[in-house]
Amino acid sequence: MSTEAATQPTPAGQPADAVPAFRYTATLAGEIERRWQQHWTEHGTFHAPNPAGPWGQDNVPADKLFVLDMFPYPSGEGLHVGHPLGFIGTDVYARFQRMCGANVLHTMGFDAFGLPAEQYAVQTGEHPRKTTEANIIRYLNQIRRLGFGHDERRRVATADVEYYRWTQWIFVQIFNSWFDEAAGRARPISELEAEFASGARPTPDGRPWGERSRVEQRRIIDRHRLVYLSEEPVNWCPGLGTVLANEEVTADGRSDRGNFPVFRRNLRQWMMRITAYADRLVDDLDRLEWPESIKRMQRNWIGRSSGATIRFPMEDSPVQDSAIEVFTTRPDTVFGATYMVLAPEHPLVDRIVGQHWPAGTDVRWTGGAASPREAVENYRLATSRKSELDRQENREKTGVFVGANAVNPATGAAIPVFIADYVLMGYGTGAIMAVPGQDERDWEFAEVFGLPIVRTVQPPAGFDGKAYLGEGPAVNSANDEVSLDSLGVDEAKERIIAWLERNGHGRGTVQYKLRDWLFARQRYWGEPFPIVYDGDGLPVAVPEHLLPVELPEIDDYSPRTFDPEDRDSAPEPPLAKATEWMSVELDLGDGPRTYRRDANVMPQWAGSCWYEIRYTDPANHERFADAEVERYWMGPRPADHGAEDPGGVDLYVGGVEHGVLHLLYARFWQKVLYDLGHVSAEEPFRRLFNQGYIEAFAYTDARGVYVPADEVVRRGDRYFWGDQQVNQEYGKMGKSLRNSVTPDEMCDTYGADTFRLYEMSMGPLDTSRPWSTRDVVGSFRFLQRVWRLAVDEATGATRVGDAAPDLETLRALHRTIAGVRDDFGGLRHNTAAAKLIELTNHLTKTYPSGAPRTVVEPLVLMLAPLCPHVAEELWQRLGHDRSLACGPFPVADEQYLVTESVEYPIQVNGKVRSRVSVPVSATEDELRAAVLADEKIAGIVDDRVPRKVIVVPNRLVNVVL
RNA sequence: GUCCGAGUGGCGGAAUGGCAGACGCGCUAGCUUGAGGUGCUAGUGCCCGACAAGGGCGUGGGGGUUCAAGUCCCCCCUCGGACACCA
Repeated sequence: MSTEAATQPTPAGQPADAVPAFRYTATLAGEIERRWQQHWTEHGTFHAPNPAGPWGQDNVPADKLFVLDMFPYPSGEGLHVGHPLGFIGTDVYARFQRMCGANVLHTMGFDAFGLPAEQYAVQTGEHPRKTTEANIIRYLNQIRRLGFGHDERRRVATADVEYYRWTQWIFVQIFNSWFDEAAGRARPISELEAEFASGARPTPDGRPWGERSRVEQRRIIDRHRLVYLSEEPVNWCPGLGTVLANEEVTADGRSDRGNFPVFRRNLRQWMMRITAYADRLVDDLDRLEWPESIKRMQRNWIGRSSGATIRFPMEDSPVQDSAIEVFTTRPDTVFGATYMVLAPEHPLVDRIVGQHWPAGTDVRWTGGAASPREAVENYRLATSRKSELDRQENREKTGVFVGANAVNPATGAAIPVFIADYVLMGYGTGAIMAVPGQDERDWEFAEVFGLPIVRTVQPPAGFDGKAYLGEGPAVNSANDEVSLDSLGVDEAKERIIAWLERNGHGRGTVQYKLRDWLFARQRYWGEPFPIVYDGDGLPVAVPEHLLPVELPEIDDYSPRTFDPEDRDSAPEPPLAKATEWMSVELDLGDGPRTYRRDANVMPQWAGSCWYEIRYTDPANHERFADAEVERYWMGPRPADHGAEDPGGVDLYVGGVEHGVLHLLYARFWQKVLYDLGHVSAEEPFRRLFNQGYIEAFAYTDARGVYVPADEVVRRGDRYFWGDQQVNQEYGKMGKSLRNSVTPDEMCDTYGADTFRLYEMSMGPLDTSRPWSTRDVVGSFRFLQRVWRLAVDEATGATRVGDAAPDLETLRALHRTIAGVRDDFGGLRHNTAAAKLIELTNHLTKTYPSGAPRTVVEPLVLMLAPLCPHVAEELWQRLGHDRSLACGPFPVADEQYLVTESVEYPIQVNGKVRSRVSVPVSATEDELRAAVLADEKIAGIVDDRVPRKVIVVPNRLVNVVL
């Protein structure tokens, strides 16, 4: 009997009697972890009080900290060990700060609207809400085991009606506002209307406001809103019945999904006027504690460049307004503009195209066509057939002459006008003045078409290149009224802009790459627009008391699809099928009327634009967040030095993949809400940290098929799966590479504390690195050692001693405290863990049969942020009846950070040759004397006289011979 | 092509311009065990030397600054990422 029982393996794979009864095993870790997780939940340990509202508390600590993870999309695939890396990192930081006395807000919600649930619904008919909720539960079950100190009361999901009600409310605020260029901020649209009505602001065409019809007034107002309807070129895919993002279109112009043709065409879409905020979005980056790389990505994305717009009139043009307007960052080179180029689809092309080729037209310019119009049509057709890939890979310059000339306003010369696909309609004015002397693309084009090249900036003597883009004195740049010759680039720009403005040829301007935000999606699983259309087809915001506009129930979640080649079809989103819902009777102040709803939904970005604000006050049914609560958690800090604090979350952690869009959109919404007085913070995320990724090795067999990575063994420097030799690769963890390891497996084998510790020990939080299951055991052994310091493995009794620690141990302890505090504070959890291991190893060696309580207790406290369960357990076993979640975190005692003697490494000519110990109080001369008296050093120095002896206090001494 | 980031033992990684390789894995030897290892102890950058003493070399490559360079500067190579005809 007993023998049989003894061979029953425990879950950790050990015979039950092979290990001491109270050893820290996976089984024991599991028990401890469950017990403490339950304790935290029951005691609301991580409930952060608010200054007001349902969780309000008097005298909330002024010392607060809002720590935020980028919330996850609850995918059906489940988690692998790479997913929680950032979450563990923030949890360690949050726990550390909480132990230091801060009121810490840390929670996790879900980005719950999204395409996968909807696609699954289209296939199966299963409601996306059901799938999403099931995934959330599964997700929570997986992360709950990891012991995060989240305030679970604050959990939100963007698809909750109570949440998206406020997403819609914010949309309405944005809809009901306009950007006052003069003030540089958003204002309520009612103020604009009042300005028009009173005459304070002139109407676009000067006709008095009061003389206009209601519809006319509305059209003018609507053109100013921060959310507006506009005809925009989009990727329309009739076969799928939806508009696609650029990333969803393949290189040969078909849909990524389904391989249907995609047409570029104009459709009426909801847009958000993010471009109005371009300057502030760029400028305020300087006030943020973000990685420089992300700031740079945002700056590049916004793409602000300053220069001038210049008008080039057409030669002999009967039409006054057919001047070509260009944007250039180099107005100083205008004297070198020897031809012009319009984008093929530029609307002006049809107006200016010549009847016949002018006499003597270069054959290269005609594209072999009989007339300019034919050439233009042929070229446009060829361009539209060219795929994106073609355009990117085949960059030989092509184009055709439109059979007409423009006049360079600086030189008065007639210059030919071309169309070419290297000029894009989507940037600037869709037209350029070509200055081959100072622009590489223009130079190439000029070479192909035999166009004149004039240098207007003198290249330096040795320059043997083609176009010269650099700095230098202007040349060939003078007319009767203005001369730029010999001026530097900046000065020349200034002078020519002044001249252009004086003569009405142009003006200084700023351009952005940033486009307005296409905000509508023809899908089901998203926030419905809180917009209805009246009898005139004008959009009207649904008033606040009628929110939320709930998603209607429908049977078929797919949009209407069309013949794949039917390019003239128009989208009919799934919501359009809910015919009863689409038509609604409302009283918006002028009696009950019938309105038509908007069938679009918002893009997935919408919900993530403001969730951090909702975290502060998620139970508020009156407002999206109470003003006092929002100010407490996110308000600007009093400026102590430097730039004014913009406010926002104290620490935001997530992957770089959201470096541009999500962060830009969220900043935009925040700024609108700030302008309208709804929030106190100008920026949503004061400090941003990008965590790296955990990657993993994967293995392919001879056919290139992935084999299960956990079954591959290494022999020498080759890898085998069974008898087959396989090839090692490296990449993201996932099902497709068959190299996933789940956090559940790790919790089963070692426990959550070991898993957390290992992830934090692997390396710095912001770099990517390979997962190695084999290495996890190191963290496990460490926790076993810590456990043994305090608990007798055989009896389970506490074994710390009350004797005072020796001086060396005290010094080690306080050095560790100082270092670990620094490391946790700077998110260097890997080096913090290393320091704790060092201290533990020191104690194990120094006190093999029980270490002093006064050292073990601080060690346990310092371990708590990383391994909270085992730390709580040890803390309790050491006789404390209160959780250590709120600390206090140990503080280093300065007296143990200094020593009475210092051992100096002694270098001779930069190589360490000896060491010398001197009292701390030793003067530099005494140290010098001690060094030269040292036997080894004296032997090397011999009878030479050192040229120099460098003493770096507390570091080293270098004797230079 | 342009702009970023990174290259350190067999592996993951430490190092305010100041003792390169902390800490962990692995490996080697020993202990414990009937056996096994997710237990314990010690050693472990490379080379010469005898497994000593001692010495030499060493942070992708080449140059430079400095008393001193993994760290700063210039050039080059490799890998990773972002953007990509943005006027």
